Amino acid sequence: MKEDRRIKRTREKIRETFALLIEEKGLDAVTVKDLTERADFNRGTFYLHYQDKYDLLEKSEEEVIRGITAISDSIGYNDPSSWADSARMHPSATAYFEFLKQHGNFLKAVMGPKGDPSFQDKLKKLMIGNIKKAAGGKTLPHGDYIMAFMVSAHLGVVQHWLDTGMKETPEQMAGLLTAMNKYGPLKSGGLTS
Amino acid sequence: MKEDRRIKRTREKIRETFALLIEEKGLDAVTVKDLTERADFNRGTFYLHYQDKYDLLEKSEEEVIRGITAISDSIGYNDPSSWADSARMHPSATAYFEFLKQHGNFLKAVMGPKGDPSFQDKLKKLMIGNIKKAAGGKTLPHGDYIMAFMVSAHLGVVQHWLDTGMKETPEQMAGLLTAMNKYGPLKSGGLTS
DNA sequence: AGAGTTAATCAACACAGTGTCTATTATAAG
DNA sequence: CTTATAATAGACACTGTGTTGATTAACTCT
Repeated sequence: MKEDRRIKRTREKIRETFALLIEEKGLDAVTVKDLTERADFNRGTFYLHYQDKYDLLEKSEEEVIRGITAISDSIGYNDPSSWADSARMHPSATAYFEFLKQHGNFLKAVMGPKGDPSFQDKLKKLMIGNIKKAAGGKTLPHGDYIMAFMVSAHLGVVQHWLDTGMKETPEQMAGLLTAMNKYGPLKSGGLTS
Repeated sequence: MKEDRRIKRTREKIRETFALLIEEKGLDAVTVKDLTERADFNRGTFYLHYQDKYDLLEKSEEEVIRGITAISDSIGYNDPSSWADSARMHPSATAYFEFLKQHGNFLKAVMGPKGDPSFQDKLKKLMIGNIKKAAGGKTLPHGDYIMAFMVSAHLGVVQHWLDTGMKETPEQMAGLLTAMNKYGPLKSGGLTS
């Protein structure tokens, strides 16, 4: 008794159309009616799979979150004092960007200006959690602000990458990010010496 | 024929309650019915002032945007090569934080996880526009990514400040931000030398 | 303080989308 | 081919929307 092909087909179509519609009219404005009409199946069918729009959103987001968590776990948590070591950070960062690229469509929509702000919040909390694990109990003065700064900066870069059609390779993005981390944006822009 | 006090009172109550409800149940879930019941006036009255929820949102956001633009204009646009000069940047940054504090309630709601992602997008575009004006046509390799990095980082810091109840003074925040800008988050955290 | 103006109220309206249901048809698994 | 179950189609009550018309209340200005 494997999983019915019909289910897989329907769910895939739902999620695909969902990303499309978020991009098109914004998450708020997407209705179940819209979605099912566009994907060309009965409205009732939607409710066979998800409770409502937010349930669909939730489950789609969680899939991504779980993927990221899996990468974090497989990479391990490096002590913050090693973060400036690009040779070590680079491969890890590449793995993340490769994963993001796989989910590019959905992420572009949900992290875009018409997307779901709570998803970014979830990602930030996840990243901060990872940093804290890596730090192993050590804290810094203004540590929370430094983390907010870093984490937001990274997400901003990812957003811009997604928004501009992921033209750079994951490797390039990883390099860019580690450089900006190490030297600060001003210096890596050549604005200070 | 000055402006009717009733109008001012109603609009203020609307906006105040709006921020409250966004915080409480999220922008998506806020209904005009909610809003007017909570603010204790007739639902029809709302439509005397705004077309719908999004019109209200739009106009509230624009007020803030205009305020920020005004500050930018009065401060002028410094060449990026001077941004590491904390003595010069500090007072400007302070002015911004003071303004943000005035609109703290609304901003906390609208920039929070249940807020409006398009507002952050507007702010980012505004900030990037300012940077470009200041740069006066000069560009950098990966300039767009560097700007995305910086602008997002700054907004992230602001968000965290709002979210934690604006405990630091505008001056302190300005200092923190300029430091992280200059040295990069790692260095200002003491993680590299 | 009083006349005129206009904001706010109240009730009613058709309309959109929701989430649930039942009976029926179509498609997949074994 | 049989059995199970996913998808369809239509109907249901419900909630919130945005507009309207008639009435009441509050403000402005002289």
